[in-house]
Amino acid sequence: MPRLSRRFYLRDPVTLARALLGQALVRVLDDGTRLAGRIVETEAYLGEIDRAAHSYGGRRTARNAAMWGPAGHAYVYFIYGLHHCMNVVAEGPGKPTAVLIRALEPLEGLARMRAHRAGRGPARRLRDTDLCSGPAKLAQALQLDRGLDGADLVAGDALFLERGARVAPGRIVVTPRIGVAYAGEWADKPLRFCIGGNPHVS
DNA sequence: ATGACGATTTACT
DNA sequence: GTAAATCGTCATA
Repeated sequence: MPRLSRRFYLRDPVTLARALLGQALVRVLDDGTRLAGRIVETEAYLGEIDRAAHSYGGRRTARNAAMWGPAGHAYVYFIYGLHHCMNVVAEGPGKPTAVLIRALEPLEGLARMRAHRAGRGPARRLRDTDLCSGPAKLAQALQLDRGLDGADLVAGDALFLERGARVAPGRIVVTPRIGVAYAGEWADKPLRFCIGGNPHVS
């Protein structure tokens, strides 16, 4: 499958969040193992005006530097002392908007994903729907961490996106974002996008 | 130097 | 449904 080009990412975050549904996120490990999943859930973060965004109010720090950079790069951050989450940077540079990837339908390398996810807890076998059904789960399954923060999804070899089957607009379910109750009126805005009925959504 | 806080997940009552 | 886990980051001093 062809890789998505820079042009694909050069759009506003809402349009990009919708367009990312159905595309394949691919992670190539250091040993060459290929892991892949179909994007089934995303959230748009609108930058300086968006109280839920890390770049709210023009906040620009070492952590969120990638958000301020060019479109088509990854923004990977560490949260709650134990989890990582991955975003795709939109627009930019200078417009700190991004799309959080919240869930994948696993496509390739499920055994390896399962091994990564089984790190803690009992050795019971996880169901396919438990592998990537959440932003920190998919980061763990694909071994995404701060080492991949800022990675170029267009030119890099370890992390990129490939063209998938188009998702009809009518199949997209829109809801408020998860986990941003602190964001006042921004907590209620319809900025979360899912493929309706997909069992791999968080 | 210190303190409060997460764009979450998991286990347990 | 509630709470613990767990620490980098950032604002305040």
